[in-house]
Amino acid sequence: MTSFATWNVNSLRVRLPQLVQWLAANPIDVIALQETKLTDAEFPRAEIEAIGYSAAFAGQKTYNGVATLARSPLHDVITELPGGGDPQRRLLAATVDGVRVVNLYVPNGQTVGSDKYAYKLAWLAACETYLRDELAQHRRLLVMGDFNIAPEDRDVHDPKAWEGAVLVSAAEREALRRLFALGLSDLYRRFDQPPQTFSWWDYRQGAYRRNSGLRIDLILGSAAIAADCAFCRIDREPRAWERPSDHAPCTAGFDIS
DNA sequence: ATGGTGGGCAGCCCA
Repeated sequence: MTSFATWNVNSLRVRLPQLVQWLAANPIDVIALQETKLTDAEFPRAEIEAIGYSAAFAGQKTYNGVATLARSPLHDVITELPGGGDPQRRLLAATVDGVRVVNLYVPNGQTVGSDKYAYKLAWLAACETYLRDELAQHRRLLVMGDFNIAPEDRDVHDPKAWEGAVLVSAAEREALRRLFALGLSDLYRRFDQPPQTFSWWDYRQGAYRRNSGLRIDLILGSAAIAADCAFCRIDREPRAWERPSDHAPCTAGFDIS
Protein backbone atom coordinates (compact mmCIF):
# COMPACT_ATOMS: atom_id res chain seq x y z
CA MET A 1 0.00 0.00 0.00
CA THR A 2 1.24 3.44 -0.94
CA SER A 3 -0.48 6.35 0.81
CA PHE A 4 -0.78 9.94 -0.32
CA ALA A 5 -2.18 12.73 1.83
CA THR A 6 -3.02 16.40 1.61
CA TRP A 7 -3.30 18.88 4.47
CA ASN A 8 -3.73 22.63 4.59
CA VAL A 9 -1.69 23.29 7.75
CA ASN A 10 -2.34 27.06 7.99
CA SER A 11 1.26 27.90 8.96
CA LEU A 12 3.83 25.14 8.89
CA ARG A 13 5.76 26.97 11.62
CA VAL A 14 2.85 26.64 14.05
CA ARG A 15 1.69 23.20 12.90
CA LEU A 16 5.05 21.42 12.48
CA PRO A 17 4.70 19.50 15.78
CA GLN A 18 1.20 18.36 14.74
CA LEU A 19 2.45 17.34 11.31
CA VAL A 20 5.26 15.31 12.90
CA GLN A 21 2.79 13.72 15.32
CA TRP A 22 0.33 12.88 12.56
CA LEU A 23 2.98 11.39 10.27
CA ALA A 24 4.29 9.28 13.17
CA ALA A 25 0.82 7.77 13.59
CA ASN A 26 -0.04 7.41 9.89
CA PRO A 27 2.00 5.53 7.27
CA ILE A 28 2.13 8.26 4.64
CA ASP A 29 4.50 8.08 1.68
CA VAL A 30 3.74 11.48 0.15
CA ILE A 31 1.99 14.49 1.71
CA ALA A 32 1.04 17.75 0.04
CA LEU A 33 0.92 20.74 2.38
CA GLN A 34 -0.75 24.09 1.74
CA GLU A 35 -0.56 27.48 3.43
CA THR A 36 2.93 26.87 4.76
CA LYS A 37 3.32 30.68 5.08
CA LEU A 38 7.11 30.34 5.06
CA THR A 39 9.80 31.55 2.69
CA ASP A 40 11.98 28.82 1.19
CA ALA A 41 14.85 30.02 3.41
CA GLU A 42 12.68 29.43 6.48
CA PHE A 43 11.51 25.94 5.44
CA PRO A 44 12.18 23.42 8.26
CA ARG A 45 14.15 21.07 6.04
CA ALA A 46 16.19 19.54 8.87
CA GLU A 47 13.10 18.70 10.93
CA ILE A 48 11.42 17.13 7.90
CA GLU A 49 14.51 15.11 6.97
CA ALA A 50 14.80 13.96 10.58
CA ILE A 51 11.48 12.14 10.25
CA GLY A 52 12.52 10.48 7.01
CA TYR A 53 11.07 12.75 4.32
CA SER A 54 12.60 14.74 1.52
CA ALA A 55 10.82 17.92 0.51
CA ALA A 56 10.11 20.22 -2.38
CA PHE A 57 8.60 23.60 -1.62
CA ALA A 58 7.43 26.85 -3.12
CA GLY A 59 7.03 29.34 -0.33
CA GLN A 60 6.46 33.02 0.22
CA LYS A 61 6.38 35.33 3.19
CA THR A 62 3.13 35.49 5.23
CA TYR A 63 0.71 34.06 2.65
CA ASN A 64 0.13 30.90 0.62
CA GLY A 65 3.04 28.51 0.14
CA VAL A 66 2.97 24.81 -0.78
CA ALA A 67 5.29 21.94 0.04
CA THR A 68 5.36 18.26 -0.86
CA LEU A 69 7.08 15.77 1.45
CA ALA A 70 7.98 12.27 0.30
CA ARG A 71 9.81 9.22 1.59
CA SER A 72 11.29 8.76 -1.92
CA PRO A 73 13.10 11.42 -3.95
CA LEU A 74 11.07 14.09 -5.74
CA HIS A 75 11.86 14.58 -9.42
CA ASP A 76 10.95 17.09 -12.14
CA VAL A 77 9.74 19.74 -9.73
CA ILE A 78 7.57 22.59 -11.06
CA THR A 79 6.81 25.51 -8.71
CA GLU A 80 4.35 27.59 -10.71
CA LEU A 81 1.84 27.42 -13.50
CA PRO A 82 3.54 27.63 -16.91
CA GLY A 83 3.71 31.17 -18.17
CA GLY A 84 4.56 32.45 -14.70
CA GLY A 85 3.72 35.99 -13.73
CA ASP A 86 1.88 34.96 -10.56
CA PRO A 87 3.85 35.85 -7.42
CA GLN A 88 1.49 33.78 -5.26
CA ARG A 89 2.93 30.37 -4.43
CA ARG A 90 0.01 27.98 -4.99
CA LEU A 91 1.24 25.11 -7.13
CA LEU A 92 3.95 22.50 -6.81
CA ALA A 93 4.33 19.46 -9.04
CA ALA A 94 6.78 16.61 -8.59
CA THR A 95 7.19 13.01 -9.66
CA VAL A 96 7.57 10.42 -6.90
CA ASP A 97 7.87 6.68 -7.47
CA GLY A 98 6.40 7.02 -10.95
CA VAL A 99 3.41 9.08 -9.84
CA ARG A 100 3.06 12.70 -10.92
CA VAL A 101 1.81 14.63 -7.88
CA VAL A 102 0.35 18.11 -8.32
CA ASN A 103 -0.13 20.00 -5.05
CA LEU A 104 -2.62 22.89 -5.28
CA TYR A 105 -3.68 25.75 -3.09
CA VAL A 106 -6.54 27.18 -5.13
CA PRO A 107 -7.30 30.86 -4.38
CA ASN A 108 -10.07 31.37 -1.81
CA GLY A 109 -11.93 33.96 -3.86
CA GLN A 110 -13.15 36.00 -0.85
CA THR A 111 -16.63 36.86 -2.15
CA VAL A 112 -18.49 36.21 -5.40
CA GLY A 113 -17.87 39.10 -7.79
CA SER A 114 -14.73 40.40 -6.06
CA ASP A 115 -11.34 40.85 -7.73
CA LYS A 116 -10.11 37.84 -5.78
CA TYR A 117 -13.02 35.79 -7.16
CA ALA A 118 -12.06 36.76 -10.71
CA TYR A 119 -8.46 35.81 -9.92
CA LYS A 120 -9.67 32.44 -8.61
CA LEU A 121 -11.60 31.65 -11.80
CA ALA A 122 -8.71 32.79 -14.02
CA TRP A 123 -6.29 30.71 -11.94
CA LEU A 124 -8.53 27.64 -12.29
CA ALA A 125 -8.73 28.13 -16.06
CA ALA A 126 -4.93 28.31 -16.29
CA CYS A 127 -4.72 25.27 -14.05
CA GLU A 128 -7.05 23.35 -16.36
CA THR A 129 -4.76 24.04 -19.31
CA TYR A 130 -1.76 22.96 -17.28
CA LEU A 131 -3.40 19.76 -16.04
CA ARG A 132 -4.47 18.78 -19.55
CA ASP A 133 -0.80 18.86 -20.47
CA GLU A 134 0.27 16.93 -17.36
CA LEU A 135 -2.35 14.26 -18.11
CA ALA A 136 -0.97 13.88 -21.62
CA GLN A 137 2.48 13.25 -20.19
CA HIS A 138 1.75 11.14 -17.10
CA ARG A 139 -0.41 8.05 -16.91
CA ARG A 140 -0.50 8.16 -13.12
CA LEU A 141 -1.43 11.66 -11.99
CA LEU A 142 -2.70 12.81 -8.63
CA VAL A 143 -3.95 16.36 -8.09
CA MET A 144 -4.44 17.09 -4.44
CA GLY A 145 -4.78 20.05 -2.18
CA ASP A 146 -7.08 22.77 -0.93
CA PHE A 147 -9.40 23.41 -3.88
CA ASN A 148 -11.49 25.97 -1.99
CA ILE A 149 -14.55 24.53 -3.78
CA ALA A 150 -17.13 22.14 -2.33
CA PRO A 151 -17.95 19.94 -5.35
CA GLU A 152 -21.59 19.19 -4.50
CA ASP A 153 -24.28 20.11 -2.02
CA ARG A 154 -23.58 16.93 -0.05
CA ASP A 155 -20.14 18.43 0.64
CA VAL A 156 -21.77 21.36 2.44
CA HIS A 157 -23.24 21.22 5.96
CA ASP A 158 -26.07 23.62 5.09
CA PRO A 159 -26.48 23.96 1.31
CA LYS A 160 -29.34 26.45 1.63
CA ALA A 161 -27.33 28.81 3.81
CA TRP A 162 -24.35 28.54 1.44
CA GLU A 163 -26.27 28.75 -1.84
CA GLY A 164 -24.44 30.90 -4.37
CA ALA A 165 -21.67 31.84 -1.94
CA VAL A 166 -17.97 31.67 -2.60
CA LEU A 167 -16.63 28.08 -2.30
CA VAL A 168 -19.91 26.65 -3.68
CA SER A 169 -20.96 29.04 -6.49
CA ALA A 170 -21.96 27.67 -9.88
CA ALA A 171 -18.96 29.16 -11.72
CA GLU A 172 -16.52 27.63 -9.24
CA ARG A 173 -18.19 24.23 -9.41
CA GLU A 174 -18.18 24.45 -13.21
CA ALA A 175 -14.43 25.18 -13.16
CA LEU A 176 -13.94 22.10 -10.96
CA ARG A 177 -16.19 20.02 -13.20
CA ARG A 178 -13.93 20.93 -16.12
CA LEU A 179 -10.99 19.44 -14.22
CA PHE A 180 -13.01 16.24 -13.72
CA ALA A 181 -13.83 16.29 -17.46
CA LEU A 182 -10.11 16.11 -18.25
CA GLY A 183 -10.20 12.59 -16.83
CA LEU A 184 -9.65 13.23 -13.14
CA SER A 185 -11.95 11.70 -10.56
CA ASP A 186 -12.64 12.72 -6.97
CA LEU A 187 -11.21 9.65 -5.22
CA TYR A 188 -13.25 10.29 -2.07
CA ARG A 189 -16.44 9.60 -4.02
CA ARG A 190 -15.24 6.27 -5.35
CA PHE A 191 -16.13 4.79 -1.95
CA ASP A 192 -19.12 4.77 0.36
CA GLN A 193 -18.59 7.55 2.88
CA PRO A 194 -20.42 8.58 6.00
CA PRO A 195 -22.72 11.57 5.39
CA GLN A 196 -21.75 15.02 6.62
CA THR A 197 -18.02 14.41 6.35
CA PHE A 198 -16.06 17.58 5.79
CA SER A 199 -12.44 18.67 5.58
CA TRP A 200 -12.66 22.30 6.70
CA TRP A 201 -14.46 24.03 9.55
CA ASP A 202 -14.28 27.77 10.20
CA TYR A 203 -12.49 28.76 13.38
CA ARG A 204 -15.43 30.96 14.31
CA GLN A 205 -18.63 30.21 16.19
CA GLY A 206 -17.76 26.66 17.18
CA ALA A 207 -18.09 25.43 13.61
CA TYR A 208 -16.13 22.23 14.26
CA ARG A 209 -18.08 21.39 17.40
CA ARG A 210 -21.32 21.80 15.41
CA ASN A 211 -19.79 20.04 12.36
CA SER A 212 -20.57 23.13 10.26
CA GLY A 213 -18.01 22.30 7.60
CA LEU A 214 -17.32 21.92 3.93
CA ARG A 215 -15.39 19.31 1.96
CA ILE A 216 -12.99 21.47 -0.02
CA ASP A 217 -9.77 19.44 0.28
CA LEU A 218 -9.69 16.89 -2.51
CA ILE A 219 -7.57 14.16 -4.04
CA LEU A 220 -8.18 13.74 -7.77
CA GLY A 221 -6.70 10.88 -9.75
CA SER A 222 -6.26 9.97 -13.39
CA ALA A 223 -7.98 6.78 -14.56
CA ALA A 224 -4.86 4.64 -14.23
CA ILE A 225 -4.20 5.55 -10.62
CA ALA A 226 -7.86 5.76 -9.63
CA ALA A 227 -8.18 2.10 -10.64
CA ASP A 228 -5.56 1.24 -7.99
CA CYS A 229 -7.15 3.33 -5.23
CA ALA A 230 -8.02 1.15 -2.22
CA PHE A 231 -9.40 3.83 0.10
CA CYS A 232 -9.86 7.56 0.51
CA ARG A 233 -10.72 9.15 3.82
CA ILE A 234 -10.65 12.32 5.86
CA ASP A 235 -9.04 12.18 9.30
CA ARG A 236 -10.95 14.73 11.35
CA GLU A 237 -9.08 13.96 14.57
CA PRO A 238 -6.32 16.61 14.23
CA ARG A 239 -9.02 19.28 13.87
CA ALA A 240 -9.93 18.55 17.51
CA TRP A 241 -6.34 18.97 18.76
CA GLU A 242 -5.18 22.00 20.70
CA ARG A 243 -4.47 24.98 18.39
CA PRO A 244 -5.46 23.13 15.21
CA SER A 245 -5.38 23.99 11.55
CA ASP A 246 -8.88 24.78 10.29
CA HIS A 247 -8.43 21.90 7.78
CA ALA A 248 -8.22 18.14 8.31
CA PRO A 249 -5.79 15.85 6.47
CA CYS A 250 -7.18 13.66 3.67
CA THR A 251 -5.56 10.37 2.68
CA ALA A 252 -5.78 8.01 -0.29
CA GLY A 253 -4.19 4.55 -0.39
CA PHE A 254 -3.17 2.67 -3.54
CA ASP A 255 -2.18 -0.83 -4.48
CA ILE A 256 0.32 0.19 -7.10
CA SER A 257 1.60 -2.86 -8.96
C1' DA B 1 -24.60 41.65 14.50
C1' DT B 2 -20.80 43.61 7.51
C1' DG B 3 -19.99 39.92 13.66
C1' DG B 4 -17.19 35.78 14.89
C1' DT B 5 -11.50 33.27 15.32
C1' DG B 6 -6.83 32.41 13.97
C1' DG B 7 -2.02 33.29 11.57
C1' DG B 8 1.30 36.74 10.47
C1' DC B 9 3.22 40.91 11.32
C1' DA B 10 2.87 45.36 13.32
C1' DG B 11 -2.68 48.14 12.88
C1' DC B 12 -4.13 45.59 9.11
C1' DC B 13 -4.46 41.63 5.37
C1' DC B 14 -6.16 37.15 4.54
C1' DA B 15 -8.74 32.99 5.34
